Amino acid sequence: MRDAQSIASLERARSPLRHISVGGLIFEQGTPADHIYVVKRGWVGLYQTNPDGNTVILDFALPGDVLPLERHTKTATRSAVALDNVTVCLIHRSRQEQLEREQPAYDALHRAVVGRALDLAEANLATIAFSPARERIAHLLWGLAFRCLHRPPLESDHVRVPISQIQIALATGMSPVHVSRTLRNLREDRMLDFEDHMITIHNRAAVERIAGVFPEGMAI
Amino acid sequence: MRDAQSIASLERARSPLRHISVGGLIFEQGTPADHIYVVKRGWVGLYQTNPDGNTVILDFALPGDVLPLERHTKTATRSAVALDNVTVCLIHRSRQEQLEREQPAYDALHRAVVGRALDLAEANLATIAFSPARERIAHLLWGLAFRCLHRPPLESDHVRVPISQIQIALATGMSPVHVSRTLRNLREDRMLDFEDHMITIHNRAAVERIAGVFPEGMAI
DNA sequence: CGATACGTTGAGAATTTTCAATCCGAGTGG
DNA sequence: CCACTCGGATTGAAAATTCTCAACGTATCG
Repeated sequence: MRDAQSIASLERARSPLRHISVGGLIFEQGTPADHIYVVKRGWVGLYQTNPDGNTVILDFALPGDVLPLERHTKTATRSAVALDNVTVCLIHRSRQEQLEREQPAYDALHRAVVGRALDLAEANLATIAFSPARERIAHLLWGLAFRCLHRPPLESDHVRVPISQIQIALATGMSPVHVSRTLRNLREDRMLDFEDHMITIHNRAAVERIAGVFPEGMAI
Repeated sequence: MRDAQSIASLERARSPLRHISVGGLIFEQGTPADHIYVVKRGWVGLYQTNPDGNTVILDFALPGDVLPLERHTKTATRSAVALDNVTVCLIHRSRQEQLEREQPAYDALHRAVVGRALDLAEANLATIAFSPARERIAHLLWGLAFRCLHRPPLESDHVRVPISQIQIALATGMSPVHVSRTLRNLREDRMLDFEDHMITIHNRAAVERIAGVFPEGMAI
């Protein structure tokens, strides 16, 4: 995902930066999708709203990730919201096509990004479809902590993630009430702790065990 | 996904055909992934087995689809099982790389395939995460019927799908017992019927309503 | 200070799973 | 042809999980 070479290609394009403050939309489902975005700073939540009003958080994007991950369509199939104060690098679609032609590395980057998204979506599918609440939440939080810990600065088992319990609910398909209870449960079992936007892994072996499979290299 | 031009490119490579009978494995999770496969005949189930023994069916592949959909890895991240008597066209990875270089269309095909898989995985995620049983099953069966009906021969609202209730359970994250009850439920409400490997859509409008979103062009 | 968003807690309702028994059709061997 | 087995499907009943509703606490912000 964060192939330094290819990212550099994109940066060399010297496209404009844009700042979005917490809660702001970077792009919205249903509107024309004429740009791609490279996240420079902050966290982005990618979500989808169904006709019946249900909202699902499908993925999170961290600095270095490229949006949107899905296939090119005329209009965006989901929305991107700033979970943090976010800086993105805008690249117009025409520019992107130009880069594709000029930079062979771009294509590999795109494939890698989409490939990771597919692996992740299917890992999530496997966990959400068949696991009870504790494991869904462990899966999500362990995955996020893992992604953070593999980026500089390499910290301890104490990771800041700018999301709320409500967003955990939207990403795991549970009610916020049950998220709260399950987090207490995990805390009482001294497995992991989520409080004040901080994840603390107390028992890494146990968490890894219940969090389920992460495809090799998934989060890098 | 079934871009005739690109499929033709692959066919022109005159790679060997292979026949697999019902229940046979086409490739297996964890074994070296040195081929790709174009499905010529029959249905293929793509599934993953977790360390705890849980099995999830992530997707189905129909004639014209290319496997594996996921990103290139040295070993397969999932298994492919023949749900039918299946014929596939084998293409060695080295051959595939050669095609990639020679056939610009190949690349577009690959992107389209992976893009569809991602859209589908996320549509499934959205449905399975937040919808009750009736809607999960309606989503799955309507999606399969839709995929079939958009391939020749264009039939009525009566479609043959070579899967069992147990496989529906594995694809929707429900227990087989509950699948049986929910199918009865849907039949009694005269929405859709699944019996003897045949899907019958009784009330198309109602099914479409509860089956949830299918990304534009998803199943084509 | 009020308004608001987020989190926590309790209690009852709804959904789904598990376990167990039974049924049915397709193969299989005698 | 018959008994037998086996996998898939169905049904009932109890148990487990999760949701909804409602009340309350707490921090933040204007």
